[in-house]
Amino acid sequence: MARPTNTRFALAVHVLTLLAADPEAMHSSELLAASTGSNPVHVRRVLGRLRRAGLVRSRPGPRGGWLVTRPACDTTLADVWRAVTGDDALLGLHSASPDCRVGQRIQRELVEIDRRAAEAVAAELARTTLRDLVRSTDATGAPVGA
Amino acid sequence: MARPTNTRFALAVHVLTLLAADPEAMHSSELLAASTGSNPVHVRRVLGRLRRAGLVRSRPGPRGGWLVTRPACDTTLADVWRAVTGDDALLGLHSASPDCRVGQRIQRELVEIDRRAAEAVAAELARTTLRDLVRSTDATGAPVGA
DNA sequence: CTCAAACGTAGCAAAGCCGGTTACGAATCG
DNA sequence: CGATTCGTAACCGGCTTTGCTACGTTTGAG
Repeated sequence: MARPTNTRFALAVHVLTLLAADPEAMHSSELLAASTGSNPVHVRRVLGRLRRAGLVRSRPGPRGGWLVTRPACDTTLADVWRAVTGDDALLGLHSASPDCRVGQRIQRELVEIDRRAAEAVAAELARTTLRDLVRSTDATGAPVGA
Repeated sequence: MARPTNTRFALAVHVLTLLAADPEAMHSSELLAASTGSNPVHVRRVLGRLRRAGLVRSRPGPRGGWLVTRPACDTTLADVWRAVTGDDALLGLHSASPDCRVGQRIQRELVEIDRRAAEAVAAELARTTLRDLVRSTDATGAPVGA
């Protein structure tokens, strides 16, 4: 199947924004779950993907938790998207019957179309970094102006 | 929920390519189902969306079936995408807790991000018309629906 | 007018995915 | 050692998609 419904990208962006707003501090999955209206296990599952992609680090134990691994301006939303979705088809594909020649060609066309659409999304997402999000969501009273 | 798994876009493109390759002929949902490896009810459900969007017409009764409503060069894949997905979120959204101010701002940012990504996909899909697909899948002139 | 073909749609079932929850082991710090 | 937190498995309920049957409705043929 193509792209199951999920809110993982949104959750990942939300959590990363929180982490990037305070890059030195450890954040526990319980805290992050409370902030995002989710639960600790789900947060750890999603952040596990980001860790595998090298976007965050984690440490168990007391004073453990999660940290971003690099400056907020170096992580784009395209990185986040790739980390959480992998190679899933964006638009959805179907399986044409192998005995229909036209169907097979349409199939190949659809794979191409899906690839181009995914590239378009990645290009658009690459225009926004975590730093942009931290700045536009900073509620601490710090100057927001460019 | 955001974007449930589905293969409707692929099915719609497949069927429309078949219809557009033979714009004068009526195609029954049974024939189209056989060509796409699906079943007549599902085909009618998906084509119902395309009919509501004005992309196809249908007629019951003997010699009934489905027809495209306009030249293949006038229907882009963006039209098809809009017809089958409506206003569903492309990347997926989540529901931040209303008592978290930062969460609310991130939420608004995510809506914007999703909108821009959807626009990027639409722009990419708008570059391909049904005519392009008919031409690239009709090289040999093989009979439709065999 | 009657009949058969085809649509339109409801309803049900199987399958799959998502997210919440509990549970438990592993790692880490005090 | 003991408490804290991650890592992950297992299970569940709920939702969506898709296939299938069924039945009423529309339409054309004779």
